[in-house]
Amino acid sequence: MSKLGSAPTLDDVAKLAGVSTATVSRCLNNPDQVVKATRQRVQSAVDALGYMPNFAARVMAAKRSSTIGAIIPTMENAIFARGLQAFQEELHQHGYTLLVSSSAYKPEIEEEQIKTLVARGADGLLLIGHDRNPQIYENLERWNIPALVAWSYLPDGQLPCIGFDNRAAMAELANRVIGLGHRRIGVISGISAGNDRARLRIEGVQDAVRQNDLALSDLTIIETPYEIENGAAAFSGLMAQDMPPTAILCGNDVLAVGALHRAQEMGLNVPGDVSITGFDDIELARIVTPRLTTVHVPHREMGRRAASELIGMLENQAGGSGKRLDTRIVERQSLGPPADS
Amino acid sequence: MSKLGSAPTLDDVAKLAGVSTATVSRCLNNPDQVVKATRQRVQSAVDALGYMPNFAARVMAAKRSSTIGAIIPTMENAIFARGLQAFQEELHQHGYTLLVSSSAYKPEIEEEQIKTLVARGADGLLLIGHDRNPQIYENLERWNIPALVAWSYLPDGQLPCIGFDNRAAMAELANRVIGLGHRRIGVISGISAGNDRARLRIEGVQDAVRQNDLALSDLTIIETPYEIENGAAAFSGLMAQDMPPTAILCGNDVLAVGALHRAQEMGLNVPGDVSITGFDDIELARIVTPRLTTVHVPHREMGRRAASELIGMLENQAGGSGKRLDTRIVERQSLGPPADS
DNA sequence: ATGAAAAATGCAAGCGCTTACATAACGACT
DNA sequence: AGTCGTTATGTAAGCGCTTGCATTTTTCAT
Repeated sequence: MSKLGSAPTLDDVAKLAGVSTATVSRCLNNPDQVVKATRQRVQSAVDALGYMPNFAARVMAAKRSSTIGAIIPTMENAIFARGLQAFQEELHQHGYTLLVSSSAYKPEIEEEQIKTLVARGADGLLLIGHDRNPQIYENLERWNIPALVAWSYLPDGQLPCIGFDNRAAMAELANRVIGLGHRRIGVISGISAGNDRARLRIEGVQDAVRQNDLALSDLTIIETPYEIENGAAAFSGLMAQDMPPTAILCGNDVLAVGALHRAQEMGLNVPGDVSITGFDDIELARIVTPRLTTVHVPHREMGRRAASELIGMLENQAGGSGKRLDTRIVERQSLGPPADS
Repeated sequence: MSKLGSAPTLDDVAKLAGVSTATVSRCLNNPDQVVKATRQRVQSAVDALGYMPNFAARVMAAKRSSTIGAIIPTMENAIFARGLQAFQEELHQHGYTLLVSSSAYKPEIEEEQIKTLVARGADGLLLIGHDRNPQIYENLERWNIPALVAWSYLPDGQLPCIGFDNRAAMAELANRVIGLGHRRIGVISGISAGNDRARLRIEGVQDAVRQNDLALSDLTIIETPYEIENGAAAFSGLMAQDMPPTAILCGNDVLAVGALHRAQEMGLNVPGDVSITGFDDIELARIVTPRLTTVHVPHREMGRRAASELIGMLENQAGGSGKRLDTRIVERQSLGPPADS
């Protein structure tokens, strides 16, 4: 046994089992290359010592880590939770481990986290959305690290992507809202700078407004970080206007829940007095009262597909193809016709 | 520059800067040991190459990773989110990185995750709760890895801990409920096997029942995994009894929200027809209608203190002392007197 | 039995970094 | 100018593992 008070090494196991370190290594990684008797002897040595291979050493020697890194904008709410869960389940099935970190929606933190993850030996990366410093894409290429974008589908992105058409999805919802008779529309969006999902969702609303020949002046857009309180504050702002909107489209469910909450505090009936919609269809959307009408995103499928795509890129050295997934509107209780129609 | 399509190494930087690798290493880790002119030369080489130190190599050579591992029971809801956030902020301030993984409340997965984290070079570990295979404590000692328990304070735990008295906190709440006149009480608990927090909270209710001379037969306890749907199902079960409880104490806010939701689906008024309480005071508790009466846990303080305690254990090789934090009942809207009183 | 192919094992060279130790460079005093 | 104490830098030995290649053992057809 090696120095006391420190984990046993391959060498310790090899000595105990009376074989070379190479054999022990093979026992652990390619058991079928080792004859059964030896394998058992090694196994008992491993058990006896409570041996665990040192990951850093393994990564160095093998020059791969079987680890995938993911940088998501936030862990504070459940937006990415379900998709990431599916992503990780699929990875696990193929023998990969997931390392997650969050960027707090800040580009410079994302950049740092990417470097950290690469330095930690990530074999591949999952990124959310397309908007980022081009330098990052260059580095990824230079380091030869395969990466995949999720949560946003763009046919001509820098990287292969598995996602949905944020713009079209939001336009569809906005069309539905306008179709119900709403004319004055409010939008509570996330900060669009450096966030293509937020930006495209806004553009989707604008598309619908134009298509229906509404005045752009009837559209009020507020951008605010994705937090419940901010949704509430933005709602207050929107309703304080001379002619407040009759429908408010929120950039995601979190903002919508904030708006909903504030509406109730103000004694407003939803959707009687004002309609509110979300985006993402996270669990919360079904729990609040009234239940939120929102855009359903196939989180689990997206996560699963992203994983297999990325693994494909890793193992076949291939380019990766990308895939657009479909969203659909989930009609629940928070959207109705305007009061004065 | 090294082989194309692969990250640059210390050697590349050293050559470009015309110094030895040792000097480059010192520039990065102990800049004040290097004279300014050299330092600048090295810095430009680093910038020019986009160099990032290889973490695995660094860990191997330095025999420490400045990484702390945390294994939490779940990431699927926000129970641990706020505390962990504070934990990680504090770690970050001291130059440590946090690696998180989740055990899905399964002891065997937790055990595996601990090994994984240690194999990955974690210098220290944060664990949730005390109940686990004693073997784990032995291994931690054998490997010489400092570990700290949070979310549960036990004066005589195996490991130093930063947490609160789950039993007393729940007893206090139960006393309050009984004080309001409730006699038939339901408990929707998490699975208590291998989960001291769940177990102690149940015991807390039992303590209060005994103290107030209620019959133990008036207490119905259901154990179910911590998920919203399970809270709802358990609520149905409880209310289907001959003499349904007038107050239901839930093991945490997630279960309580599920119960609340089901109550509404059943057309029951909370707290008019039945009272429901939670535990933890996560964000959700303030968002649901009616707002949840629950036990407030000082998550952020717990996270922060856990971090500094653990860092202390790491850097002073000291034992770590532990600390009991206070909880308090947050009276909101979901608890009232029983209907028939 | 015998030899050649196949299977199992051992040997040893790194992987990219840190760090004790050795050496060189620099000043500040006689 | 010569000496010594500092300070800056270089040298090289690993850290624990994987893996190509060399070597030994087994297997099996003849």
